[in-house]
Amino acid sequence: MSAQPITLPRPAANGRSCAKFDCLFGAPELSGPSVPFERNSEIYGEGEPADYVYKVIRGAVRTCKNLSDGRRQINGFYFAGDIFGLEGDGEHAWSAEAVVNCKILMVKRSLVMSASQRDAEVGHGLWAATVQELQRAQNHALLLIKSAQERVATFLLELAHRLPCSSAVDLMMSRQDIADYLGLTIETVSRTLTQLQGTSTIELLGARRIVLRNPSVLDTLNS
Amino acid sequence: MSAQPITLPRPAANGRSCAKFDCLFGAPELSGPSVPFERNSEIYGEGEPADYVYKVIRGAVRTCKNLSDGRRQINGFYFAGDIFGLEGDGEHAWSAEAVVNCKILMVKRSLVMSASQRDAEVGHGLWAATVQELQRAQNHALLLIKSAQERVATFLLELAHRLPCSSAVDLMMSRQDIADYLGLTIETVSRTLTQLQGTSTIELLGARRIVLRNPSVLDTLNS
DNA sequence: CGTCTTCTTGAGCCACTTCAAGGTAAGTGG
DNA sequence: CCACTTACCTTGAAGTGGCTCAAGAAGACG
Repeated sequence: MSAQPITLPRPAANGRSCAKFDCLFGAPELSGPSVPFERNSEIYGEGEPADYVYKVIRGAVRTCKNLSDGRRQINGFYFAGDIFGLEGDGEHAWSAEAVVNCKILMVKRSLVMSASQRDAEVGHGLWAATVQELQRAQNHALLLIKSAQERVATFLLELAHRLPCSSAVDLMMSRQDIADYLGLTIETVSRTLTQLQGTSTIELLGARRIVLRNPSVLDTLNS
Repeated sequence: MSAQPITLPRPAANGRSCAKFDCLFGAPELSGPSVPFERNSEIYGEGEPADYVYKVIRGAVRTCKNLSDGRRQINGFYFAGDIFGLEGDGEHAWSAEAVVNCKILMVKRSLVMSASQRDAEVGHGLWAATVQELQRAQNHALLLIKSAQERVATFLLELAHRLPCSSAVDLMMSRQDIADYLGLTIETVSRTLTQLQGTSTIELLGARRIVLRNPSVLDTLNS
């Protein structure tokens, strides 16, 4: 957990991030150390004080909640360039875990808050990041009323959109992660992927690499 | 749609609103007219420019989306004291409709934005309102992975918490509204309510008034 | 009182879950 | 390099919770 020169990662593929807020994370006085987290390790737990705001430098993070009866819901996935851990009050409503080995930038929440008080533009950036998170949450809710095929299609398109362009989508997360994000079982996720492959809509290169052979079919399912 | 003296309504029952942001809506230079909307009339449509921010003075509002195949999702309900219509970019992602006859306060979005630039405290209030909306959206997603009983129980508890205290919860919205909010059909909502009445957990006083006879049972379902 | 809307109830069906078994890939020690 | 282990993924068969279709009951309103 040693401090080190901050090298800003490539911005998210879809360019959703705000320049000034990114700048906040790059500004020398505010940047914290870039910390490695091992696959499946907890970054913070539900109910813990939210003392930091986080940015993914490399890897992938999931935010989730374990329900009393053993079910789990994954609220979202975060990839290189994404910010997570922003909370209204000082307590994390979700826990965060590394999906794969990660490098995470940590910035003191108090610094973010005071900077946004001083600098209206930074404040606006903070607000924009929150609004973006709101839209993601609303789209997630919208996803959860759809059929299994539609959920998987939407998920694949979202990934393809957010991850760096490449011939195949690199999943990183397990079937269980996908299932808990989509509100399905792993069996249904697996069956749906097989089914989409059967119609030549996608092609599975091993379990964790997927080529979108016919995105327009996925778009139709998504709409 | 004539301008009239602004009389601030009683604050939301749960006191979630921010004093300074409320103040924004009460400040003379920012307050717009209080406008009546008839039951089921559209306040704004999906995709329309977001020129205003809204506050419910009296009545109830739903924000919703109509999917291409005729399904509808309701994103949320807003009651006296609640703010809605806040958007990141200048376009409404959801449409808003009056559930019953309403009085709605409209404030120019540009005024809100410029005020939050000038005054850090107002800016913080704007952010807090957005964070609250984010939490609501996340809880909504959490709701949608549960069983019908759990969804209905959570919904009833949320209503009881947000609406002014009274012996019975006054529903205002139709079974179809509830169904579209919970991701169920009207039949399932109706059956679930009947079933909860059968176990003496609730009591139906007509279709739109419900007494929570045993909230602890609902709490158990909610957890 | 009749009409229209909304809500409830019933019966059958289907998409997804559950339970169970087998396959695949990556790592580990001999 | 290969046997063994372990974690993960796929596939099958049966079960079920909520949906669909259909009819009737209860209110709301002129």
